[in-house]
Amino acid sequence: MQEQEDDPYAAVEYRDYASYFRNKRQKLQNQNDERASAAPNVSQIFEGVIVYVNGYTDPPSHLSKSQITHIIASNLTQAKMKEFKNYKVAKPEWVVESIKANTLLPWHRFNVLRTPSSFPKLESSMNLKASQRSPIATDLAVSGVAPISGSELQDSSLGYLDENENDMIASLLDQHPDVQHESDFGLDQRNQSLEHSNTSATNNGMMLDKADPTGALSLDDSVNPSLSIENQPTDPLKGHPYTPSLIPPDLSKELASKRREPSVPIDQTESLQMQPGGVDNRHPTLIELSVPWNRLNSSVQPGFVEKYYQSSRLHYLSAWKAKLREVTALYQKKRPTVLSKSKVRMIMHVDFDCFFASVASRGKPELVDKPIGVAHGSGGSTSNSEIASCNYKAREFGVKNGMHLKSARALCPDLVVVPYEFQQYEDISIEFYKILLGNSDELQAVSVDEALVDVTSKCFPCWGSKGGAAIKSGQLGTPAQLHPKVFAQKIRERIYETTGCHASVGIGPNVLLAKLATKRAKPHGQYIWQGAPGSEETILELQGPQTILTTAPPVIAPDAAVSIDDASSQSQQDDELINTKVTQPAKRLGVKDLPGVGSKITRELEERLSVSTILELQKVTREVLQQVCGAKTGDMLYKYCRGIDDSTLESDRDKARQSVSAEISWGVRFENQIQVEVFVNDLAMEVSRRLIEIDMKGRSVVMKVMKRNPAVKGHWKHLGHGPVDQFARTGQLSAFTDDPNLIAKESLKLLQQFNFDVLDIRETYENIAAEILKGEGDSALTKNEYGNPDGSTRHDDKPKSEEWKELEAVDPVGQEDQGNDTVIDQDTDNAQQQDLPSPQICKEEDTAEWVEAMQSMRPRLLECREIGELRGLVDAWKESTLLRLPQSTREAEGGSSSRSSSGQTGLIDIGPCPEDVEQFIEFVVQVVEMERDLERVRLLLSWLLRRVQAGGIPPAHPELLEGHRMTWDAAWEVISGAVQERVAMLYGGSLSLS
DNA sequence: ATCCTCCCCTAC
DNA sequence: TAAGGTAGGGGAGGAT
Ligand SMILES: Nc1ccn([C@H]2C[C@H](O)[C@@H](COP(=O)(O)OP(=O)(O)OP(=O)(O)O)O2)c(=O)n1
Ligand SMILES: [Mg+2]
Repeated sequence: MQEQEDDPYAAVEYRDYASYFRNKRQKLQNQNDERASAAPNVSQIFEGVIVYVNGYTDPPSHLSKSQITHIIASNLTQAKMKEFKNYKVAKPEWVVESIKANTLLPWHRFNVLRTPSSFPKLESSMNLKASQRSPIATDLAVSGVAPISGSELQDSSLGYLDENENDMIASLLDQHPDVQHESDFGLDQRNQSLEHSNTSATNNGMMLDKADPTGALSLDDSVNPSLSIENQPTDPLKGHPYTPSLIPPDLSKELASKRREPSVPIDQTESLQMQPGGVDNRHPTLIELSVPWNRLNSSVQPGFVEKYYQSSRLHYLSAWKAKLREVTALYQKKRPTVLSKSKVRMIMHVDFDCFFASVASRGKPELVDKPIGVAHGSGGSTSNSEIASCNYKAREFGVKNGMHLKSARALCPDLVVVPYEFQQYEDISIEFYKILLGNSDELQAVSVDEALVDVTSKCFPCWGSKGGAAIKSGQLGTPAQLHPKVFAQKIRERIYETTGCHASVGIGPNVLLAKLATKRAKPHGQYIWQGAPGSEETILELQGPQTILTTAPPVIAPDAAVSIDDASSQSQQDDELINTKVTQPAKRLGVKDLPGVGSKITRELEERLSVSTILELQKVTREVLQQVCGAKTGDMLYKYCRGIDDSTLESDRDKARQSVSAEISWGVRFENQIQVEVFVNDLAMEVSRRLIEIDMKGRSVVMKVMKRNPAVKGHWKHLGHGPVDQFARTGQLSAFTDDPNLIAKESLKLLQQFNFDVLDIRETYENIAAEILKGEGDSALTKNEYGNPDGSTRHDDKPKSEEWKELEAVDPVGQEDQGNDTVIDQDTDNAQQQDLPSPQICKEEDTAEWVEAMQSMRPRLLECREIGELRGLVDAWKESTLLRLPQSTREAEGGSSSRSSSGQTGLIDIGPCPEDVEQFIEFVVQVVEMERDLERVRLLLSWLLRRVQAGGIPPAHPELLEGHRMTWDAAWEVISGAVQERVAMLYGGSLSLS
C-alpha cells in the first residue's frame, strides 16, 4: 500500500504493519497447521481451494501462477497491485465471512483492488490488527472455486469511519499513544474472543466444529428458533437476554462466564454505578449506559426515536427536501408548462447564505459582526457538537459547516454558538419557495434553502461575452422579460424583504454553471455566467476566477423596471457591470468544486492521475477519466470541467418516490432484545407514517445494521456509532403495505438473521422500497388505490407510454404534442397570467392549496408545544404560591388548574408556603420516578432556579413572612435537595443544572 | 448487451 | 454532553 503523508491514518496503519510483519511467518505456519485439522464445514466451503502465502516474492513452486484465480490480502503494495491486477484479490474477510456464513460468498464484495483508496487505511489497519491474532486469513492466494450453497449473506464488511474520526484516531495515537480508550477496558478479553471468531478462519473453524454440525450457524431463510425472543436465555447476572451471536451455545456460556468473573454483577442499579478507578470489565455498551445521561439519551429510553428526530438537523433537511419536492411537484402539475421557444435555457440557482446562521442573526445586530455557529448544546467549553452552519465571519477563521465544535474553537476561540430554530427555517423556506414558484417556468427543490429555477421565459438571453449580443442580433425578448441581472437582483431583494435573510443567486445556461455561478456570487451577491457551455470562454473561466462578484445589498429603486430599450443599450455599455466585479486573490477552482465530486472522487483523481484542479482535469482525456472513475462518472467529469451539463431540472412533475426509509445511528445502544424490538418497531412506525403521508405502499424491505467493530479503538462522537461494519438484508413482503406491524415483523426477521449480540448494534435502518415488476417499467412503490396512476384523480394524467416518452426526450422544449397533452388547470391560470405580462417581479401568488400543503409540512416541530405545556404547568404552580386573597386552596398542581395566566397582576409575592413546596416536590419526584424523564426534571428545576435567582424571589414583603411562609431560597434548597436525593437513588448521580 | 442486485457515494 | 438522515445516481459483478 502506498504511503501517504497527508493521510491521517497512515501512522496507524504503519504501527500495525510493522508488528504484523514481525509475526507473519510464524503465525501463518501455525494457522496452516491448525487449519489442517479445522472443521469439516470449512473444508467443504473451500473445497478444491489451494492456499499459498502471499508476501513472498514469488508464488510457491508447486502452484503455477496461471492456476490462481483468487488472491487474499489485506492490502497490496503498488507493485503487488500491478502484479495481481488480473487476479481476484479479496480481503481476508472474504474467507472469514464465508466461514461464518458457512458458504462461499461472492468475492467481489471483498475486493481489495476495487477500492484502492476508498477505505484503505482503515481496512488494512483493522485487518492487520486481526491478523496479529489470527493471521491465517491475511495473505493467501486461492485457486479454484467451491460450489456456492445456502443463501447468500449480503453483508459488506467495510469499516465505517468519517474523516473526522480518522483525524481523531490518528491524532490520539500520535499525541497520546498511551491514552486509555473506551474499548481498552478489560472487556477486551471478551472482545478479542469475539473478534477472533469474526476474523480468524482458524478459530471460526474450531467454533464451527463445536457448533451443531448440522448447521446451526447456517444462514438459511428461517429464523433460528433459539434466537427468538421467547427462547432466549436470560442471563440474570447480565440483566438482558444473552444473544449467542456467532458463538455456539456451549462456547458462549464459557465466554459469558468468563466475562462475568472479573466484573460485578450487572443489574439495573448496579450498572448505574460508576466504577471508581480500576479496570471495568463490562461491555463498553454497558459502561456507556451506566452513565445516567447516556441512558436518557440513548435508544434504551422509551420515546427515543421521536425525541431524536425532533433534534436531528439532518433528519429535518431530508424531511424538508422530500416535502418540498412533493409540494412543488404538485403545484407544478397543476399549472401549464411554459413552453420555451429557445433552445438555450436560462437556469437560476438560488441559495441562502449560511442559512441557519443567517436566521440566527436575523434582527440581532449584536451578532452580525461576530463569528457564529449553529449547534446543539449550550456551547460550553466541553461541548463538541457539530456545527450545522457558520456565518462568513467564522469562515474567515477556517470554520466550516459540519465541523465539530472543538475543532472550530481551536480555529476561532470566540465563536458564538447559537441554537437551532427549526420552525424558523421552515417558515422562511416556505416564503422563499412561494417567491420562486411565482417566478419560474420550472422549479426543482434542492433543499430547504436552495432551489433551481428555469427562468428562460422570464429573462431575455444575454449569453456570450458581449452580454447584449443576442438582443442586438434581433432576438428580442418579450415585453415581460427582464435582463437576468435585474431579475436576479429583484429576486434577491424580495427574498431579503420577505425573510430577512440574504440569498445569493447564480444564473447560467445550465444547472452546472448556475451552481458554479452561485458559488462565485457568495456571499450576498449574484453572478451571471455568460460563457456558453463548452466554449473557450467558459473553459478559461473554469480554470480559475480572476474576479468575483459582489454587489451592495440589493437596493433597487422601486421603479427600476428596465425596458427593453434601456436594457439593450445598457447591456452594451455596462457589459462589464452585469456582475459587479471585484478583484480577488485568484483561487483556482478545484475538482471538489464540481457538484457530484466529493471526497472519494477527489482522492481518486489525485492519487491516480495527480489531478486536483479543474485546469488539470481539462487536460485528461475522456477515456482516461472513464477508466478511472467509470463510464458515466468519467463522462460527467469530462463534460463538467468544460461547463457542459445536459441535465434538466427535476421538478418531480412525473417522477414518483422510489423508496422510503428511516435510520438512526446516533445513541443506538441496547442491553436486551426487548429494547431492540421496541426500537425496530418504532422505526417501522416511522416508515409507515411516511408511507401513509405520501399515500404509497411498498413491498421490498431492507434492514441495515451497523455492528460495533471492536478492533478499532479510539474516541469518537459522543454516543455516536464509532467504528462499525455495515450489514444489510433484503426481504420481500407478500403484498404492498404500509402496515407498521408487517414492516416491523419483516425487519426483525431480517435483523435476527445476523445473530448479532444486541450490545454491539449501533444503527438500524429500515427501508421499504420499490419492487420492480418485470415487464413493467413503473415503480412498484405503488400509490394506493386512490392515487393510483390508473385512477383518474390527476388532472394531467397521460397514458403512461407518453409520460415515458416525454421523460426520455432530450429536448423537452417545443415538442409537438406536449402542448396538447398538458392539461391547463383552471385554478392556476389567474396566477400565471398575472405573472407573465408584468415586467416586475411577480408577487407570490396566494394559491391557497399550495400554502396549505406547505403548512402541513411541519414534520416534527413539537418541542415548542411541549415546553409551552411545561411552562404553563409550572406557571400555574407558581401562581398558586403567590398570595391570593384569600390564599387557601391549592388547585394548581395539574396543568388542569386555573387557566388564569392573566391573573398574574395584582398578586403579591410573599414566598411559598410549605405545602406548595411539598406539592412541587411530589410532582417533580413523580416525573423522576414514573416518567423517568430527567430532561424534564432538569427543565423544571432550572426554571425554579432561574426564578429563585432572578424574579420576585427575595421575599417581596418580608413582613408577611410568618411562620408558615418561607423564602424562595429556602424553598429551593428543600426542593432541589429532595429531588436530587431521588435522582441519586435511581440513577446514582446528581442532576447537573448548570 | 442489458438487466438486476448490492452496495458506495454525494448532497444538503 | 448530543441528536452521524436519507433519496437517488451509478459502478461492479453476476444472470440472462
Ligand atoms: N454539513 C451540513 C451542511 C449543511 N447543513 C444545513 C445548515 C445549512 O445552513 C443548510 C444549508 O446548507 P448550505 O450548504 O447551503 O450551507 P449554508 O447555507 O450554511 O452556507 P452557504 O450556502 O452560504 O455556503 O443546511 C447542515 O446541517 N450540515
Ligand atoms: Mg446555503
